[in-house]
Amino acid sequence: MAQKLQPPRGTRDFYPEELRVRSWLFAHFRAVADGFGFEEVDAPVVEHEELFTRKAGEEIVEQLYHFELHGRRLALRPEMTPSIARMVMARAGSLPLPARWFALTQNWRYERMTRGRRREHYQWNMDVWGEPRITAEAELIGAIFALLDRLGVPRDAVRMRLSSRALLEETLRAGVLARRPEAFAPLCVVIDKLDKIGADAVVDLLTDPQGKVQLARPDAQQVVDWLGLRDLETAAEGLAADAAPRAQLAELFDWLDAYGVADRVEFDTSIVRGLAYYTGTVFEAFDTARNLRAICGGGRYDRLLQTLGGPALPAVGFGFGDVVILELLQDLGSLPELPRELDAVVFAFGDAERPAAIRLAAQLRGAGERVELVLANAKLKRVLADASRSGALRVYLVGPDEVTHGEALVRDLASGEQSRHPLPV
RNA sequence: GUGGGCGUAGCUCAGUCGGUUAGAGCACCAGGUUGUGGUCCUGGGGGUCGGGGGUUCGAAUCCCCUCGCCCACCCCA
Repeated sequence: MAQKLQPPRGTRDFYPEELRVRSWLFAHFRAVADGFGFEEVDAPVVEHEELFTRKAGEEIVEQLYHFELHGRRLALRPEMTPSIARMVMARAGSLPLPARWFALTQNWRYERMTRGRRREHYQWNMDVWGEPRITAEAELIGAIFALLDRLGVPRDAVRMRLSSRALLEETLRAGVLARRPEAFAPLCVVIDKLDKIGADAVVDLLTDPQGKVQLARPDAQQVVDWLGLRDLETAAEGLAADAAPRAQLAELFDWLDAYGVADRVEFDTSIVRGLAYYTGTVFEAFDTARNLRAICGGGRYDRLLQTLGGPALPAVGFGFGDVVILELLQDLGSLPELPRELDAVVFAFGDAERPAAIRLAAQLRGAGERVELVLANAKLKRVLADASRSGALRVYLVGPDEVTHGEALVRDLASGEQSRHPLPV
C-alpha cells in the first residue's frame, strides 16, 4: 500500500467496527462520571506551548507535538490537566467548589511506539477542584473501580498501587533533602523510573553531577531503599505520629473500605509518577499479571494552579487511557461483540413507490428508529440479503400493490413472518 | 537508536534451488428469468509480488538501497 495512504505512525483510523468498541468504552466512561455527579468539559486540542512546558525534565514535555505559526508557539495537548487548570483558573472566583469535572480527550505525544503506547490516544480524565480532604481521592478511586466493574474486568485482574509524595517529601526533608527542598520535583521524575531502569540506574541519575538532583551516593541509596518499603508504618517511621501525610493515608484506606475496594489497593512507596506537579497522593492501576503498562494513574496537585499564576486551589485527578484497557479486555476475552444496530430497512421497488417509502422512513425515524433507506432500485433478493447482513430487524417493502392498498409489507428478518404497516399519507 | 522477523488480491496466506498470461480460501460484484434473505451452484472484477536500483536472455524469487509493520532490547509515561 502506498505510504501516503497510511495514517502517520502511532495514529489510528477507526473503521465502524473499531469505532463501535471505542464508543462502547466511552459510554462506560461517561456513565460512571455521570453516576458520580461529574460534569463534562472540553478544551482545544491545540494550546499555547507554554501551558505545558515545565522544567523538571519530564518526558511528557520533551515529547510535545509543537509548531510555530505567525510567531505563536503552539502544541497539541499531551494531557488534559493543564487545559482544565486553565479553565478553572479563569473562573476561580465564581466556581462553586468543589468542582467535579471530567473530560474525554484525544492527547498527543511524540514518542517511540511500543505495546500500549501510541502517539495519539484518548483519555478519560476526572478531576476534583477545591477539595483538600482525601475524601476526594477516595471518590476518584471509587470511580475507577466502578468503571472496571462495569467493563466486566474480573475483580482480581487489576490492582491499584498508591503512595504519597507528601509522605516522601517530608521524609526526605527530614533527611537527605534537608537543605535542598527544590530538588524534590526532579527527584520524583527520576525515581519514577525505578521500575523501568532498576535501582542502580536510578542511583546513578540521582548522583549525576550534571543532573538536577545531585545527591551524595549514600543518600541516593537511602532513597532507593525507602522506595522498597511496602508498609505504611515502616515508611512513615521517620515522621511524627501525627504527621499529616501518614494520617491521611490511613484515613484514605478507611474510606476505600467503605467503597468496598480497600482490598484492591495497596500501599507502595515506589509509586511517585513522572509528572512534576503532583504534591500528595499518587496512584496507578496495573493488570495483576503485569503484562501491560499502567492502566490509569493520577494524584493530587495542590499547587498546580499557583504554578500557572492562579490562586491556591487544591485538586486531585486521574487520567485513564483507551489503549491499555482495551488491550487488557482483549487479553481477558472480555470485549463484547458489538454488531451494527439497525432497526429497519425501507425499500421502494421503483421510483413510482419511492415517495411513499421516503415518507415511511421519515415516520419511522421520527419515532426514533434507526432506518436505512435503500437508495438504488435494487432487486428484492439483494435488498433482503443486505438487510440481513446489516443486522436490521425488519424490512419494509413498498411495491405497487402496497401503495395501492396503502400498506407496506413488513418482514421480520429473524422469524420470516410478514405483517402490514399503514403507509403515511 | 540496536538486533531479529516480515512485507504477494480488501483479509489470511501459498508460490521463491530465476523460466509461459502470479495462485487459493474468505470477502466483494454479477447471474441461477415473474416480488422474498442467511445455504448452494456458476461466472467475474481486482495485484506496478511495499518502493527504487542492479545482476540476467528472463526476477515475486538473487544482490544493494529505501520505506513500512511486528518482536526483543534501549529509552520512557
